[in-house]
Amino acid sequence: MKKQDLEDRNPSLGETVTAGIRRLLVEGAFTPGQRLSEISLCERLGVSRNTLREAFRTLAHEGLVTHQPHRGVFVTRPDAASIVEIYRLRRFIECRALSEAWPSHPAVKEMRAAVEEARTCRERRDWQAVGTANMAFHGAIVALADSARMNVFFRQILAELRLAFGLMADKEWLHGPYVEMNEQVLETFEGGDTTAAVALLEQYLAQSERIVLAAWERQASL
Amino acid sequence: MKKQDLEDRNPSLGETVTAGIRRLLVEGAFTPGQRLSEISLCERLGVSRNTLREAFRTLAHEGLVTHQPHRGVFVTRPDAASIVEIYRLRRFIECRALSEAWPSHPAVKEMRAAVEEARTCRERRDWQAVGTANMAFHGAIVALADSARMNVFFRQILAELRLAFGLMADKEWLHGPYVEMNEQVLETFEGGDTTAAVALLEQYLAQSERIVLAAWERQASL
DNA sequence: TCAACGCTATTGTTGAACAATCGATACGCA
DNA sequence: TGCGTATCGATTGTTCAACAATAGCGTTGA
Repeated sequence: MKKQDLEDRNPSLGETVTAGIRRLLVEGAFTPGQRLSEISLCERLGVSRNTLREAFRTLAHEGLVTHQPHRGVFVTRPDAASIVEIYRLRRFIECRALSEAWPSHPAVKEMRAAVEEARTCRERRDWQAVGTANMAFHGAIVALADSARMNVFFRQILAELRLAFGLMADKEWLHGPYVEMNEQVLETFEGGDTTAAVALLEQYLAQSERIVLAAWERQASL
Repeated sequence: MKKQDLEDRNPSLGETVTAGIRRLLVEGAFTPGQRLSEISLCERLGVSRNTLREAFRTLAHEGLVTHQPHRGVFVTRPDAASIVEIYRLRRFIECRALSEAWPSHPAVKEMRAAVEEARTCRERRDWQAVGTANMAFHGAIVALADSARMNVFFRQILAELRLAFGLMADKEWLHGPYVEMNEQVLETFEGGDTTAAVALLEQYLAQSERIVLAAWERQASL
């Protein structure tokens, strides 16, 4: 008997709600630290409290919201330590995945598609979508390692990082420069120089960390 | 009133149930592939269906059970590919954590404690407890890397791996040899030869993978 | 001022109810 | 007999209403 992937088209209501709130979160519809009231949210989404609470449980497991017993769930407020930790994990995971990748791995096509998508969205100046495409690019890098569990874990920490992006005002500066950087990594890798591609990737991640941390410091002082 | 830390132990009923089922799962109280009926389980645990379903959601997220819409939740049946993937991740994560570890990291004490615990339990021929101590040892190795998110992820894949252990009859052969191996890794590391410790660890993980895979093949043919 | 008290809004948990779906059984037809 | 199909029962999906438990807040009283 073959087990179907999670591709399976059966979006139960609970999963739909979870995905909906997740999108609201990473798109910055809520402010970090904000409390999410069960009553107001389940009215707004048109679902029952039980269903909403199931969604909260999942999101709390993913780290996007924080559950405090008898107080409620709050949008996770990323701290500087979390940002540093996540970037450390990203360098660890992404660089390893890229350095050991099979050059004609199917995920390379996903990387290319993400670069194209990012370029298109940048022309529309839709920075939200550029950010999504950027996430897809780095997710594809991790997919090179062919580990379903690692893919899930990585998507999770990227979503958490994106909460921090929500704190930043200038989305163009946040996402814009990485369109070229990603493409450069991809072309270096496709050109066969894996070592150089990894070095570029590591350098870009370090730069991104500096930018995000600086922005975090700015808003923390408000 | 002073604000408590998030350490605060407030095990809600749902979390208690989740932990209880998790323990039953890793201790092999259920057989892989078995369906967990909501009605019978919530009677057995004395909780309502809603609470039980919250627990199921969490466990499904951890990979210990598999949710099939409108059919129920089933104890995840590990396949050979999962075992291979998990060991690949273990080598990746544990070896890196150990190789970059600070020699006097607090987690080293945890490693030592786990080794002692394993030895004690082996004398009692309590192989279940030896397995738990073994998991604690490897969890401590990962803790050397000081990444809370990685710690959670690693505990999760170890729990999933332990489902596969449940398929094996001879627990002594499964856990017994690793008491010495773990101690050897620890002492080599404490002796200052990190490179050699990592090499030992990698070798032991490879051996463990062979044993578990062989056992899996045997039971798969039944 | 401040401590103790009780109030209120919210979360935690339950049980029942109904809808939706899966799997199996029984039926009809060639 | 063999096979497709209608039907049925059991289980899951979801909602609702109710009550318990708790945190935060305001009031009272010295």
